Order: sequence, then C-alpha cells, then structure tokens
Amino acid sequence: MVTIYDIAKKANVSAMTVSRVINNAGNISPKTRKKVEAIIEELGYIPNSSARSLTSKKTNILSLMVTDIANPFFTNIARGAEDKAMQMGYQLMLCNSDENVEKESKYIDMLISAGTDGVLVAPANDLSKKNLQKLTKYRIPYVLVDRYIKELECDQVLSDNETTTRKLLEHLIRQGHERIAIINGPLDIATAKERHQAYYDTLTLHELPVNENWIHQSHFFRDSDVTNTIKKMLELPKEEQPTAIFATSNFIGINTVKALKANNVKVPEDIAVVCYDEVPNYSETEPFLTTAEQPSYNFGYLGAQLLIERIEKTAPETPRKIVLPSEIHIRKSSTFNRKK
Amino acid sequence: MVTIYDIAKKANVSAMTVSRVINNAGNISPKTRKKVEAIIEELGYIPNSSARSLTSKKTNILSLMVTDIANPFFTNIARGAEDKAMQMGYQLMLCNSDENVEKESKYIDMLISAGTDGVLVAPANDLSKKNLQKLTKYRIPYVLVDRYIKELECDQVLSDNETTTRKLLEHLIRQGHERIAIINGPLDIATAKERHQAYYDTLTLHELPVNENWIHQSHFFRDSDVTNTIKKMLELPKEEQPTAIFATSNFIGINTVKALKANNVKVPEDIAVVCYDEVPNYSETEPFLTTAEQPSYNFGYLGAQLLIERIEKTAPETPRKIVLPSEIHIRKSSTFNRKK
DNA sequence: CTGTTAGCGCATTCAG
DNA sequence: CTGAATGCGCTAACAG
Repeated sequence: MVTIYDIAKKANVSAMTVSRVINNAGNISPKTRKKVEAIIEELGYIPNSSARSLTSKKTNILSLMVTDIANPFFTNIARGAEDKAMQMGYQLMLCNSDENVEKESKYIDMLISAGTDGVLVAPANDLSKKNLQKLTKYRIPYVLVDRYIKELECDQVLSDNETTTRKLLEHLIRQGHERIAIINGPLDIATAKERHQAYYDTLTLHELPVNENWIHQSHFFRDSDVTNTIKKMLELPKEEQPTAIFATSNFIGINTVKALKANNVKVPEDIAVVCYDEVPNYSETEPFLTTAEQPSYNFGYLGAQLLIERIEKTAPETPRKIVLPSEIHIRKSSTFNRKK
Repeated sequence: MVTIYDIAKKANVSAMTVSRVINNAGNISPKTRKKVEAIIEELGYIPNSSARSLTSKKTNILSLMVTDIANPFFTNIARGAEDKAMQMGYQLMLCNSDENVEKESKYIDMLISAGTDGVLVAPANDLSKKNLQKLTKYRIPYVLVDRYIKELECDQVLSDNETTTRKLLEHLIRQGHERIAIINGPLDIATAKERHQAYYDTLTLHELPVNENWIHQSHFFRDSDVTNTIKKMLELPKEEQPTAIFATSNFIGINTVKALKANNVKVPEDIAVVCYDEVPNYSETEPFLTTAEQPSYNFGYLGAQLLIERIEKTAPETPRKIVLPSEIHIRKSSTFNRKK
C-alpha cells in the first residue's frame, strides 16, 4: 500500500507537503506540486479514506436509504442523487431498508460507523424517527425524500400529495364517478396518510359519499396483495360497489388492474383505475394505466443538493422544504365516461 | 462521539478490555463482559470503523458494481447479494458504473479508498480489466458476475450463454424459421461475445444461412436504439428478410418489438422475437415476450457467497467458476409456426 | 512556501 | 484473564 510517506520520501519533501498537494490546501510552489503530482501518478497512490476521515471527519460519501431498490420510483431517485453527488465531488452509497425499521436501523449504524457525510432518506415509516435522531446525535445531516416524518425538523423534498390526489380524483369525478374507492399503503407512512386525507377531502368537497367499505390498505411492495381487497369490493351489493379505484402507488395500481381482470371485471368500463407513480413501459403495448408521475429523478437530484449544502454549511439554518408537483397521465384505465 | 475510552473509564477497565468484548476476542470474565456490555448499550456506542479498519484492515463491507441500476436484472442481483451479505454479517454498498469504464474506475478508487473487504463486479466491458487489476494490487478480492473477462483468474458466477442461446434459437428453428437475425450488445462485453458465438454455432449446426445483414449491435441500456436496425432489416429484399429476431437482452427485446410494431410488422406472424433476460410484468396484460430468464437473484447470492469465502480465506486457492442455466419462457412473441 | 508535532479511535503485540 | 505501549495513514495546528 502506497502512503503519503512513500511519496514524500521519493519527492524529498515532507508528508505534509504531499497532503497539501492532494487536498489543494495551502500554498505550494508550482515546482514541488508538479514533482509530487508526478510521483503520485507514478506510484498509483490512492488516499486511505479511513485514515483521512479519522482526522478530518470527512468522507465525501453520501448515502441514500430507500425502502425498495426494486421499485423504479426509487431507482430513479438513486440516479438523480448519484448525478448530483458525482457532480459535486461526492460518491453515493445505496442502502435498501425493505420498509423495515430494524433493517434501516442496522444500516444507519453502519453509515455512522463507516462515516458518511450525509444521508438522503426515504424513511420506512413513522418509527424511523428514532433512527434519524441517531443521525442527529452523531451530527450527520440528513434530508428526507418522498416521505416526511412529523415533528422532525430537517430539509425535505416531497411530493404535493394533496394536489396530485385531488387532480386524479377530479379526473374520475369528471368522468361521472360517484363511488370511488382507495387502496392505500400503510397509514404509518406519511405519503399514505396524506393521500388518504386528500382522498377524503376531495370526495367531501365534491359532496360525494365516503364509504368505509371503499377504504383499504395494502402495502407498497411489488407483490402488494390486493386480491382479497378486490374480492371484498366485488361482494358488496351492486349499488354500493365502487365504480373507480384510486391506487396510491404503482405496484398497487398494477396489481389492482390484474386482480380486477382476474375477476372478469372490465377496466375501465366496469371499474376505472388511476394510480400514483409512473411505471416503466416494459411492454410492447401502449401504457394503459392513468398515473400521477412524480418527478422521482428530481427528488434525488434536489435532495442531494440540499444535503450537500447542509454538509458544506452553505445552507441557511432553517430547514428547507421543497414540494414538487406531479404530472398526470390520463390513459385508458380511466377514460370511460359514465355520464353518457 | 462515544469511544471505547469512554466505555473503559465508566467500566473501570482498560480500553483493550472493551475492544475484546466488542470483538469477542480473547478471554473475558463473564462479569466484566456483562458490565462492559451494559455500558455500551447505555451510551449507545457505535464503533468507528475508520479507526477500526486503519488497524485491522477489515470493514465488513461488500461492494457490488453493476452497469445499470435501472435494469431489473441487476436489481435482482443486488437483492441476492444483499441477502447473503446480511446473513453473513456484511453490509452491501452499491455502485453504478453506467457501462462506463471511467466511471467504474472512479468507483473502484473510492472502494479502495473507503476500504471494502471485497467487490462483486459486473464489469463494464473488456477494458475493465485494468480496474480489476487495481483491486488485486490492493489485495481486495473480487468476484465477477454475469460477465467474465478473458485471462482474469478469479471466482465467477456466470450464465450458460451457449446452451441458453441454443435453446432459444432451436425453439425458433422448430417453429420453421430459417432466417434468424440477432440484435446484440457491444462485442467487447463477454456475454455479447458468447451469445454471438453461440448464435453462429447454432445456425451453422442446423445448416442454416448466416447473413451479415442479420447481425446487428446495439447496447444493453434501457433506451437501446434499434429503430435504425429494424429499418435496415425491413429494407432488405423480401426473400432476404429475417423471419425471426434474437435479442440478446431484455431492453433490446422490448425495443425490438416496439420498433417492429411501429413499422406495422406483426409479431410473431411476420417476424418472431425472442430475447435474453426476463422483464418484470408491469403491465395488466399477459407477458408477451419469449425470454430466457437468468437466475439473477442467485447470481448475487452465490456471488456474495464466493466472495465472502474468498475474504475469509475459507475458499480453495484455485478460482471457482459457477455457471448457471437459464429458464426459457415460451410466449406469444415467438409462437407462430411457419411450417403449417 | 514548507516542516514538525501530535492525535484521531482502535487493535496488535507483548507483558503481566 | 487484563493492561500498556505502539502505530495504522492522515491532517490540524503551529512553527519556521
């Protein structure tokens, strides 16, 4: 292993001079700089960041904690965060909590232990609070992405769940739907809670009925099980059955349509479906689902930016909150006008 | 920040005793162990792995370098690797090279610098060799996944490209196809090279023509552009046009079908399509593409296992090579028998 | 512009 | 079973 002492010896300078060259710190005469740089190159020196962070408390590593690396929504965030990180001279480390607070906690410990400069987090749920407070205890800044947590004062990049939900639902209402169901994620996740509230508010605003038989929870995973939910809905008396379903995530939306079809329910003729989150089109056919596409890449990109500003202390003291709008894509799964 | 000295002072023992408790090393009396453990718990001590790795040269961090984090094939590998890593007491760090040797090189430097115990690599291409040799120089073991590199002696977990390609093609041949095209990835990637060779061999074996107008390269990315390729194929005289296309990756397959449809070519009636790699079914419809599903999760899982064995020196000296079969899923995109 | 000294938090080595 | 001394590779703080 090559160290700065090897370089120093070969260049006839002190280790400190080498350190200065590497970090572009202090004033170095162009001549010695050249000489040192040449030897660094020659020996293929790579700084030992363990040693470096032991003294300087800086690693230039950002971390991103997501809840499901298999979800394209999160891989997009990762790409955005990585691009910004790279651009600013940081590297990105990815962790996958699987929506599991315990696993998240283990990863947080690892990140503290390994010494990350800051963490971009989509927390598993409200209980993640204690994990994040641990970061604070170790003075590691973090930025919440996608999901906020009540009473946690920190930078955040979030989706405008209220407006987006309302837009999706009003699209359904315009099509003549009056009985609209929701299949949501767990209510201990902020996005689920907000979407639930917005669902309730929008229906109420439009003087539409809210029926507890139309309100269901699943989870946000790829295999989010909705078959039972759909079965229950279809067992309702005809006049109580919803004519439209609002799915609060991509996977829930996909699985809802699949479950409906499995029960010979026509989408959108019998029941219309809209959902949150865009899905990559891996099919040869046109995309079918009406979606609200969140700017996931920007969640990552802007989140990384806030984080770096926080790390480098170029940010104002008060936490910042960025709320981004989503884009509604109206497609076949919801375009069947019941008024006609 | 809590250090072992804080613990030691509070427990009235030396720092060394604390270190021993933490690492389960040496012999400690149950009483002092209990006492120390209680204080560790109480103070919420988290070891500083920078300091630790400075002396012990061990971080318990595995790294996974993939070429495209947006490709479900690689996220599956990540999940497999993560599961095995966790199970064995390691954490997994993810890096995304974007099929770019330079970016890969930067990440390798970071990994060396940060001190990873071992790396699971799907190399960008044949030029990745120098990046991997750098790892060797720093005595960091690595395992190749999915893509091997010539003359690099190391553990590998690979796909049986020869058999799988043959099976896919023989399926086409059984359907009566005699003019089969290939749209491949860059030939400086091992998998592309092997699939090309297997394509050639299989056609020759079955005494079918090989026409250079049927051999095309694209790349393995999500937006792999094949429209020009398809256009060229369709401009061939009718009797020279291929009746089937073998796409060597998921994205190439999807884009091939899309491009064909855009040109009003019916799949599979006019041209059949088969491809490598399974694709998650994000659509409400039945999967359409005939695919060879690689055991990607196992690539990661077994790769991590080999790597950990190498790190912990429980592996035999000689490099091991695991070759895994793929599963063929015959679907509509290729089921139209031309013999009838 | 350059060098010296000291110490980051921990584990190895050797001594009890 | 436990402790003291030492050094990993680097940089902050000071001195020249």
